[in-house]
Amino acid sequence: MTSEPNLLAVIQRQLNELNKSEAKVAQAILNAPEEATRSSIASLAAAAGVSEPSVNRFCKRFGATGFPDFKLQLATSLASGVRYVSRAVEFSDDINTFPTKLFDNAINALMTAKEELPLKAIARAVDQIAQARRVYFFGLGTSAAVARDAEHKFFRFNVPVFTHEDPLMQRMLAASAGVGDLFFFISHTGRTKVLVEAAEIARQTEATIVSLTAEGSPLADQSHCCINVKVEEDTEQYLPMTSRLVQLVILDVLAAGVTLRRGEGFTPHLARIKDSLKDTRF
Amino acid sequence: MTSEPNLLAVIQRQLNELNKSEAKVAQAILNAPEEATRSSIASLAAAAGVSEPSVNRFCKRFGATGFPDFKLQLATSLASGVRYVSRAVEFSDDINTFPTKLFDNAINALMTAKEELPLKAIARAVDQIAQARRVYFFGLGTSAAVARDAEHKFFRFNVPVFTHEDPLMQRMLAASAGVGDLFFFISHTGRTKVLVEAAEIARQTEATIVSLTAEGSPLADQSHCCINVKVEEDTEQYLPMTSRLVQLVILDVLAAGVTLRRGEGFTPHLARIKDSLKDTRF
DNA sequence: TTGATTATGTAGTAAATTTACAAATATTCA
DNA sequence: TGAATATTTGTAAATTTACTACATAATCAA
Repeated sequence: MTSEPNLLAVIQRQLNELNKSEAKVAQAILNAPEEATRSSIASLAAAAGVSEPSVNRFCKRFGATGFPDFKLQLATSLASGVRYVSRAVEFSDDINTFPTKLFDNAINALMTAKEELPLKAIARAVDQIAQARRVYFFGLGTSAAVARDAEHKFFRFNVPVFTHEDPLMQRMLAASAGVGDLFFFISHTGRTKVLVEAAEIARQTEATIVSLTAEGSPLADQSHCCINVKVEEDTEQYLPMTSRLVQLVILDVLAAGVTLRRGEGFTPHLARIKDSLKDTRF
Repeated sequence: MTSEPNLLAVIQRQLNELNKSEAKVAQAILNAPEEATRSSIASLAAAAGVSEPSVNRFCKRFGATGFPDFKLQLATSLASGVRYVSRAVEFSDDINTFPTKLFDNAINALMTAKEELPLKAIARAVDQIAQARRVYFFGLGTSAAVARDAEHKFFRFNVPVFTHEDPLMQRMLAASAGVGDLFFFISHTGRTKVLVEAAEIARQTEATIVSLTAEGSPLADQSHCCINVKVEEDTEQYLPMTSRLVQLVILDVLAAGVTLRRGEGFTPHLARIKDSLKDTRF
């Protein structure tokens, strides 16, 4: 029904789940997407080194009714402006190329995340935040900034929110938690020792533990509710860039969810907070 | 060769210069452009009430090599023509709709920003950061989280970076600045009093002032170099969501720019910092 | 009206795409 | 390991689609 916003990203993502000839077709398309939109099934098959029906099967696998339909989707996807999949910045790049690459990567990450949003977990997290008496946002490193952002946002909902970047404070607060307390852990890897330890400590109390982290990670294991963010990012080699953007938008989603739960009656409260900031501006 | 930015407009414009059957084809396409991209030459001919060769001739008249090529151009034109529709979250939204809306808004903001990146200002800011002896990232509110993120990122480049959320600290540091100090101010509106005041104080020293803020704002006026972010956002009614995402990506761009200036010799340094974090993970 | 010109459609042809099926390859389980 | 099974891939034929050549119809100028 809805045409894929970024077909190339989808192809790239599924690359290792394809069988040999399909992978060849995928590679041929990724190598020259524009050309693929203009070529016939025969020439694409030749370029990929497979038979024509293999190309056809490839197209159907990606939701198209056939080759022409696939070409159409591909062309549409290319026209939407976001070019290649994950484009690493190289030392040969200059001011005209690397900013675009970084933006494209960011856009791609959000598009991908949007496709596979864990709506159930999000809905559950909204419930739990809405019911919480106190919410603690904990993160370290890059995720500390995300936690700080979340604090600002959620503060406006009349929920007492706290952030602490200091692992010792995090541990102490975790230890003294009780019913109605909600600990929201943010971590790209879900493997940061001190954060996982804080989660373990909190887990032994009556507090609720929600995490925004990688599936199956030690941190996720400690959580009552884990919002799983799938962002392919080479954190070993580069700094986490795109993952934190996705985290931020998911926190926006949670904030919006809480607002919606509060209903329209809550808007005057938000307006009051807005007003309080008026005099701080020129 | 270059595909027309808006094929439908071109067709519309030439409508009266077409002969009867071509006009019928034109009308059929204008009535249902999306459908036209999906139909065969036979069905489009039937829809227009003309013969198949008439459709073919129509396509050639508009610069296409044939019907399939025309469909491709039309699809491309439609895809790029779909303009941004700001989709505000409403109280009638549910879990299936509002997360997608928020993601769409975020994606759109980044796409728009990408289109009009102030490359000159970015290049200049990269120069200045690369030359700076010390860099201070100052922001308040939501922008404080962005500043914090920037601190984390730039710290890895062996530049002494500092962030302070406390306006008093910001003023004091601004007052005692000298040559080689760079103040990087982050603000969506560029009108936050205490921040502008800090900038004014810094301006009276030998320090360099760079800002990531709105064009023509009081903060921009105080800056040697202003990176102008154009994000249409109703900050009066909603919280700033998309603007901070754009800010973050622009800071990524600046960080990447500084790394590129350092050249490949710098990568071992980054690897050492990575290594130092190894033991903090499970 | 008539001849010339242009526009449109018919029918056949070539090309491209899809389907059905068979061969080849990989996988499973004894 | 090796037969049984499932999966993948290619071949060839069928079908759909698009294009070309040509004939007919409409339009226009004198």
